[in-house]
Amino acid sequence: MSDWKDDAPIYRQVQERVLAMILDGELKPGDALPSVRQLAVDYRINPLTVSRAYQELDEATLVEKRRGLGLYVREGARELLLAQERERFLREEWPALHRRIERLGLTVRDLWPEETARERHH
Amino acid sequence: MSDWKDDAPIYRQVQERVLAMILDGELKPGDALPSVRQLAVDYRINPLTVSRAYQELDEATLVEKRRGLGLYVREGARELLLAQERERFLREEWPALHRRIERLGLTVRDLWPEETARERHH
Amino acid sequence: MSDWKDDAPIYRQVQERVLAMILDGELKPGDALPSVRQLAVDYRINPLTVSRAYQELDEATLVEKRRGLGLYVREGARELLLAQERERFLREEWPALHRRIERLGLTVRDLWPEETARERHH
Amino acid sequence: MSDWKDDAPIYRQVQERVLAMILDGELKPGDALPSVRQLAVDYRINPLTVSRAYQELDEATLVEKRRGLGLYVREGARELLLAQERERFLREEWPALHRRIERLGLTVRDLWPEETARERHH
DNA sequence: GTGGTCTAGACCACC
DNA sequence: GTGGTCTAGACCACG
Repeated sequence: MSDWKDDAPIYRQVQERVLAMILDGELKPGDALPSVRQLAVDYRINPLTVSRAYQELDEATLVEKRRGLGLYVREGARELLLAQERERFLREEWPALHRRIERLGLTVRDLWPEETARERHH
Repeated sequence: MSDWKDDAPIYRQVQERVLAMILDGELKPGDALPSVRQLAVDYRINPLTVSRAYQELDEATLVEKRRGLGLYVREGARELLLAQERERFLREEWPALHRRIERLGLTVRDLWPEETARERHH
Repeated sequence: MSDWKDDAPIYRQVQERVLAMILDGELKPGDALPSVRQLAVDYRINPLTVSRAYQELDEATLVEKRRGLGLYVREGARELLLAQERERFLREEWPALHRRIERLGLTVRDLWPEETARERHH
Repeated sequence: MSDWKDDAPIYRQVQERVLAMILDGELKPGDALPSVRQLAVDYRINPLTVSRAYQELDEATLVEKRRGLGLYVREGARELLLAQERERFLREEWPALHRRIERLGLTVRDLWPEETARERHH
């Protein structure tokens, strides 16, 4: 388990994994996150790196610290995350992406073959 | 004119702008690229940074150096660029992007309202 | 009842509450402190944490242990506490605080609207 | 220059110093912050520690990064900081502090001898 | 056991 | 030169 892409900082990739687990419902409100040390061992990275990843999750109020116990997923974390990310994606990333896709001459059908096929059956 | 995003290197952002101009047909084969110095002044960045941006365009055979004159867009640059970028995008970026979009609960219709509407009229 | 601030140790926050009760006269000399177990249940924290909080009160001669009975507020506890805390506050905390308040551009009137108003009537 | 209080993390104390410099006008918009490495040498602490301190200043939009150049105080940083801190102080710190001061039997005059004297001359 | 902080030393990309 | 990231190893307070 050390399939890190080199272009993104590891701590951010760790973050992404945790976020994905929350989005996918693998981590539910009240669940404990894997401990800093455990994750560090599992992924064979430095505890500090995990720590940094976790810190931002706390700042984003997705997770709450229980002193001496660990980090726990907050109530409503998934919904908050979904809303935040959705908004950010549509506002910050999609416009440029959309433009780029159009410039490349790609169409919806190239990217979503199944869905557009389904659409056509309407 | 200094709306740089801090997450991408400036030299790459300069590159993107030039590439976009080629894709959009604003720069055609035989046209000269803006001079390093000019671009540096316009964008208020270090000429070295522009140089670096241009260098890679040369290596990708999209432009050619004419000694003492500057850089010129090569014949077939647009087509080459299109093919390259298209392939790279579909292979490297789209899969992850697609997954992310699905996780956010976004659908084709959220992203391409016009196009999917058009589809429905078929 | 679990409105803990995460920046201060819980055991100290428990302590503060007890001290406040003594200062406010809710707990008078001879009164028994709530039992460790009771407090632990009420606040839903570890008895060890309560213990630790109480221990320091004992060391500061504010309460006395009666074996098998529990902890009791000592004679003169309030006066002792008042003098100690007052002195400590003025010496250790106020100078820095004062500086900070001034830097924020806050004045006595922002903080004590009633009292300064009363002053003016003299 | 290593008068660190042991109770607050060093990186936060570094932060405080920089914030104080902004509040006091020693650092004005457009000014560069001391470089991470320089500060580390001056204060004889680890560059990483300085880095952490600076990172939060960036996140609070008090400072902007110029790639390869360093960190610069943003336009309006002082005003933003003042407003933020003032609000936070009055909302989060003052109420508890006020209560504590009253419990200690301290009055405005104990804390602001000069100002209340001036008031009385009204 | 938990997370938080710090150090020393290293390597990276960028300007 | 700048900041950003990572590691290995240490020590702390807290529960």
